[in-house]
Amino acid sequence: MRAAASLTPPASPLYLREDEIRRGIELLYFGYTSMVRGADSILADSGFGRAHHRALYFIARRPGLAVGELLRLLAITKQSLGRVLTELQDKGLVEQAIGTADRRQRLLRLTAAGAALEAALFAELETGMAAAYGEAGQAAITGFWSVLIGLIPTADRPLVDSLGQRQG
Amino acid sequence: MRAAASLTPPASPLYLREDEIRRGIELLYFGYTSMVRGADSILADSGFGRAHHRALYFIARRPGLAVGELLRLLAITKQSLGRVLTELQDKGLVEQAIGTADRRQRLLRLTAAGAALEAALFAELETGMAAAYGEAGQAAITGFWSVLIGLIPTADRPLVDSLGQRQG
DNA sequence: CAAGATATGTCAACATGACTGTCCCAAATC
DNA sequence: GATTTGGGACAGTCATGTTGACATATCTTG
Repeated sequence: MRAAASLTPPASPLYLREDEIRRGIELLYFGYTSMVRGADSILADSGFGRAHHRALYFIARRPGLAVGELLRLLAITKQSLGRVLTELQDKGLVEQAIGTADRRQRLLRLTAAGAALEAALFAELETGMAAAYGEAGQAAITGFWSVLIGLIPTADRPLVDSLGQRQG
Repeated sequence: MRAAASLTPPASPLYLREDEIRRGIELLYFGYTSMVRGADSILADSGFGRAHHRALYFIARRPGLAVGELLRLLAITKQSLGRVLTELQDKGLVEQAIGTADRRQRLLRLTAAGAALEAALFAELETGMAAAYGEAGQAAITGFWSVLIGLIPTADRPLVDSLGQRQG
């Protein structure tokens, strides 16, 4: 009976749990949107949107990423990504190379211009994230990570983990 | 010079810090998208999208919320919200009442049908969030919250805090 | 009380970034 | 040789955001 939440709160364990869950939902929403919104003005100046930012970010994170891997990270369709990548290539921010092990693959890298834009975008996110880390402290950072990992379906975790691995 | 990150990692403090920042950015992205994606199938069945979900969520959280407050929470334009609210009202999930203190205000509430849909959507988010909380433990939850709060511009924090306050 | 500010609603036009469905080519694999 | 996989492209659609202008009711203030 969640309807009881709109009456006088009974302070039952169930009520407290719902409130803790809702607090997490809200903070995750506001934290995420605050983070991404910070980069919007830089993107607007360059004539790109958030979709371009996400692609630039992951290509910067894993230079030589194949198109298929990026597709799995972003969890969007090939068509949606195709448009974004085409624009980034046309404007000279991303370049492709043919895969060495598998010549069907197109390995993505940032050009110097792409790296410069990504660096500016990253600097913007970094400012906010570093401030939040600093306010919260090291123990909080660990907790922050571990709750977020728990939100990711176990099937997707290896993909996310792979981003943090040392390059070959 | 962030370009050094693409060479052999020097394991300097600066490098480690960038990696910690990037890990936070990524986990926040994947955690947030994992959370919201969980509700998509329920939304699709009802013929609504994520924008409707966000409106339902906040109206459920603060029954009697005025349109202007919802506008500030969502940080979108009046026109965008107007379309969403019209649809929710036309389908009988949300109803309006004229404000008592200020008769210009339209105070929003969920109907029984709206509360039922919101409960189903909440249950979906709750499953994921409760599992993540359980995996991570109480100390981690506190850290999770404090980093997220740190990401929110200080000017916006009172608005976010107000969601967790007891109703009048 | 008149004037201005505020809360809300609405119109038209448009941009972004997703989607589906279909088709194609080249390269790898069976 | 046949099938699968990685990548690309076309057309059309939808959801959700934007700007700018304008209207109405109500509250606040000089």
